[in-house]
Amino acid sequence: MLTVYNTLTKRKEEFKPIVPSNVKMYMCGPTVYNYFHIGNGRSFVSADIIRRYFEYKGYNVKFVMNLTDIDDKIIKKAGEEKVETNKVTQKYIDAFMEDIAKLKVKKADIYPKATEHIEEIIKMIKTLEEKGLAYNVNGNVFYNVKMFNGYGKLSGKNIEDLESGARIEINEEKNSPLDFALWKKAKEGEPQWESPWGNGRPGWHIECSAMSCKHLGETFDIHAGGNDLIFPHHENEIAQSEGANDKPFVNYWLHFGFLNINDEKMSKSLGNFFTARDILKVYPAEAIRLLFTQTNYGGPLNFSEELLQSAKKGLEKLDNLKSKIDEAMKVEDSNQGVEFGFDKFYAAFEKAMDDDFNTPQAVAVVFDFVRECNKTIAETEKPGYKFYHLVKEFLTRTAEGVLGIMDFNTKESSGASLEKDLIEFLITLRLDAKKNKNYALADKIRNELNALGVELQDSKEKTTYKKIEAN
RNA sequence: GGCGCUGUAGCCAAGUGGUUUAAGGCGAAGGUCUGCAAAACCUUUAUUCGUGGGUCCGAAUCCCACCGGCGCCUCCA
Repeated sequence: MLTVYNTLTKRKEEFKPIVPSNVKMYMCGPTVYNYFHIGNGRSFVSADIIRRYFEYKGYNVKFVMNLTDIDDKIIKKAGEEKVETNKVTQKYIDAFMEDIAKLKVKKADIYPKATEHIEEIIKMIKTLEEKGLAYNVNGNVFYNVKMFNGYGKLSGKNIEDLESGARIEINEEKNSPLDFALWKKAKEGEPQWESPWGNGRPGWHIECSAMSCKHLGETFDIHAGGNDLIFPHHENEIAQSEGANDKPFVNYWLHFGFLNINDEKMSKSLGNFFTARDILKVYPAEAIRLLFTQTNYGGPLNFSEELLQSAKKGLEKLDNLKSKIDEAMKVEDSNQGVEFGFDKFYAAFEKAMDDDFNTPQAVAVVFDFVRECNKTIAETEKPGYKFYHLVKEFLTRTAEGVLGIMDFNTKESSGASLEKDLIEFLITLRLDAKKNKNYALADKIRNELNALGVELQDSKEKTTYKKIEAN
C-alpha cells in the first residue's frame, strides 16, 4: 500500500488515484528570469523521484510543470537588459531545460506557459467574477477572499489572524488586504493582453489554476511544490479553482523541505545560493541526488561542500560495483548464476518507497544490496552471467530508474583511444616489472598514474584502472 | 503574535509504542586479501535518542513542561 503525507490533512494517507493506475500530477515550475539554484533543484529532484516511483509501480503518469513566463521579476530583468521579456524568458527556459537534464530529472509531459494560456486565464477570472468571488477596480481584478468558504484550509490559517498579521502592504483598491490580484492593469511599456477589464496581464496565482485545469482536469491527484508555496500560492490556487469549478481541486498536496545553508533557507533574496549549473560543474548529478535522497523530502537539508563530498564518496561504492558488473558480463558464461535473494531486496525497496517515498530507507536497501553482492562476488569462484545480469537489473530499476543515483549508460573509460592505449601500455610495463619483482618501478608507475588521475587496481587475473580526480 | 517543522553516534541521517539490546552513508580504529597498495569483505565506533516529569507490562516513539534551531504569515522550491 502506497502512502503519502498530505499537507491538506496533515496525515499520511493511502494513495488512491481518481482513475485506477493513472496519476495526474502537477508541480509548480520556475519563474524563468534567472538560473535556478540547487535548492530549487532539490524540489525538482524530489518530484522527479516521486514521479519515477509511480512509474516503477506501473502507473501511467501525466506530469505537468508550468513555466511562469510573465511577472514582475521578468519585466524588471528585461528592463535592466533593455530587451523584450520573451528574450529573457526564452534564455532561461533553455537554461532550465539544460540544467534539469544534467540533474537527470525526467522531462515533464507538458510545460505549459502562462503567456500561452491567457484565454483560459481570462475565462476563469470571468467565471469567478460572475460568481461574486472577484471584483474589478479600475481594471485591476481581485479575488474576494472572504467570499470563499474554506480559505486557509491548506495552510492552517484563518482570515482573522491573517488580517491582524499586518505584514501585507496596504492597497486602497482592495476590500481586504488578503485579496490578491487575478488580473493586473497594464502599465505603459509592459507586456499586455486584451481582456474584458481592459488591457493587462494575469496575476501570479491564476495561471496554475487555469493551466492545471486545462491539462489535468478540474480535479486531479497530486499537486507538489516547495514548502514556501503553501501560503499564499497554493491556498490561492484552491480558492480560484474550487471557487470557479465547484469541485475539489487536488486530492493530495505534497510539499518539499528547503535546502539550507548554515541552517538558513537558501534563497535568491538572501543571496546565499549556488546555481544548480555551477554545482553540476563540480559534482556529478548522481552525487547531488544521493545527497538529496539520504534525507526525507519533506524536511530541511543542510547543504555544504562537506556533505557533497561524503555523498560523492558513497557514490564510489556504487560505481565500483557497476564497473565490476560491466567487466564480468563481458567474460562470464550465460545462463548460470549463483543463488541470491533478489526478491527480498525488491520487497524492502518497495516497502521503503511505499511509505511516503522514504528514500533514505530505500537508499539503505540499495547499499545493503551492494554489500551482499560484493560479498557474493568475493566468495564465489564464478558467480555467473545470470547473477550479474540480475544484479544489474535490480540496480537499473531501483538505484538508476527510481532514485537516479546510478547511470549504467555512461561509458566508463570514455577517454580518447590514444590515452587508453597509453594507459594500457603502462599497465603492461608494470605487470612485467612486478613479475621481475621490480617493485620500485611498479610502484613508480602506479604513483605517477595516480597523480595524473588514473587509479590502478590489481586483482589476481588482471589490473584495471579508473579515472579519479587528479591531485 | 498565529500556524507549521525540527533536536538521534565525530558529521549527515532513518526509525514515531514491543520483530530496534536504534538502519544506511561519510569519517575513525583494527583485521582478511596484497610484494606493498587500492577495491572488497569482517570487526569496533549511541546501554542511548535536547532536558525534566508523567502514562503504560513496555517509549527515541504517546502526554505535559522547559530549553534550543528553522520556516511560513510579503516575492520565494
